[in-house]
Amino acid sequence: MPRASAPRFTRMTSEDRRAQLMDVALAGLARGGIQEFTVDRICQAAGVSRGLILHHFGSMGGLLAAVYARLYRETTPNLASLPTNARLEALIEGTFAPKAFNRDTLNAWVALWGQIANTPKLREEHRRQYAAYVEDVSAAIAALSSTPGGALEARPLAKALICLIDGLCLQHCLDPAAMPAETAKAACGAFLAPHLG
Amino acid sequence: MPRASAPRFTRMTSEDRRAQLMDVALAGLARGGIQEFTVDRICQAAGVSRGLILHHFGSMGGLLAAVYARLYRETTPNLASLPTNARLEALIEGTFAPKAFNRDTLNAWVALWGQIANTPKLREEHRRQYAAYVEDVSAAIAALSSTPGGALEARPLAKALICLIDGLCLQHCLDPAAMPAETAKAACGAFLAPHLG
DNA sequence: GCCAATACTATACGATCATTCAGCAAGGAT
DNA sequence: ATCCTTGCTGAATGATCGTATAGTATTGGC
Repeated sequence: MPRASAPRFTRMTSEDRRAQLMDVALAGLARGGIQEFTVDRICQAAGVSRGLILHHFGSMGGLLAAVYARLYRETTPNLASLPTNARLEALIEGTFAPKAFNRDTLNAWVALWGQIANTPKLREEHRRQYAAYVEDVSAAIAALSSTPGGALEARPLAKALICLIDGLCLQHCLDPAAMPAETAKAACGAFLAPHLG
Repeated sequence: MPRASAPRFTRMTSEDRRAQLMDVALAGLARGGIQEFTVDRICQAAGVSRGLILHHFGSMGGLLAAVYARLYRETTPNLASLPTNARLEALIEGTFAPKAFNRDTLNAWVALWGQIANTPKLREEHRRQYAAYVEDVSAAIAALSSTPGGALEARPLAKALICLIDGLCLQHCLDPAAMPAETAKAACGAFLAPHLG
């Protein structure tokens, strides 16, 4: 009767299991910061044994970098599919939508920021994503620039806007009531108004 | 011959020892982030035994809150002693001076941000300091406001400026070359120009 | 129905974590 | 010169950390 009992565990495709572990790790970061990002807690929450993280990600640093990429992809507005003159508004709307602009999600971001300087794989991932982000925002701004030569200003303006957004996110994370989404959106609007038509 | 050997340790006043431990802990945060913030590393670097942190701070959370207060006091420009119409410029100059706007110092800030959500004592300390900070910056802005009724706008403008500053600091910390001090200062100038006389 | 590839388990390992606590010792007060 | 306050030591505790590894079990392809 070797087939009488159910399988002790289920095999997933490598891709699916990686996704599951990233989601569980992300939920931990959102809930309790970097203290929750441990082999024990993640594997227990995912219902798998301790060896699986190493098997799929090589190290905890590898998982952390993968989580960063996943969080970026899930919460950063995708502008590529939109007409260029609609992108800037979509960026602002998407950034401060409840899906992205909430305490838990931002908690995960802040926790990741704190690890970038000390986790080589994560730093690489961040620089790659950040460069693409600046490109996207620059293009969105340039498309709405009032002056023809405004394209020259789009890049520094994009960087400053990104910094403002990051700061607003940080503030909301540390004290949500002190920086609600509407206030944050208004701050971005006031920042951009003088530079656009 | 009980007096032949030198004292095994030197006693400090409680205040001096606390200051030393805060400095050592801060240096660790600046160098290696929150991973360096452990009893063993701090006490070994300070040349004291492991029991001393509990003796002076009650817990690691207590030390972390004290370190936050110390970092704030050491790197945030003190505006109170200046005439009101000189405070805003002093804020910008001081914020982006090498003493405050450098990778190590900002690394400590980012590491602390990552702990605020999960360390009650640190969160209290942050909210207290942040409230005072908003007051100071609001007053500095109001003093230069072009319109008489501009005082009504000073508070949200101050909050937005603080967010921009935080974002610029974060960016410099994660990739110093991508956000030099001059660029950061210019971004603040561009942000404020439309609102001031 | 068997085989081979590999997802997965489970334990062991050495290091490190924060906190506790009983008592030593330094140095100003008397 | 002795006392007393208290800064300080250092070992013990029990939990938890990331990584390594030997081997089991599942599942798709044959």
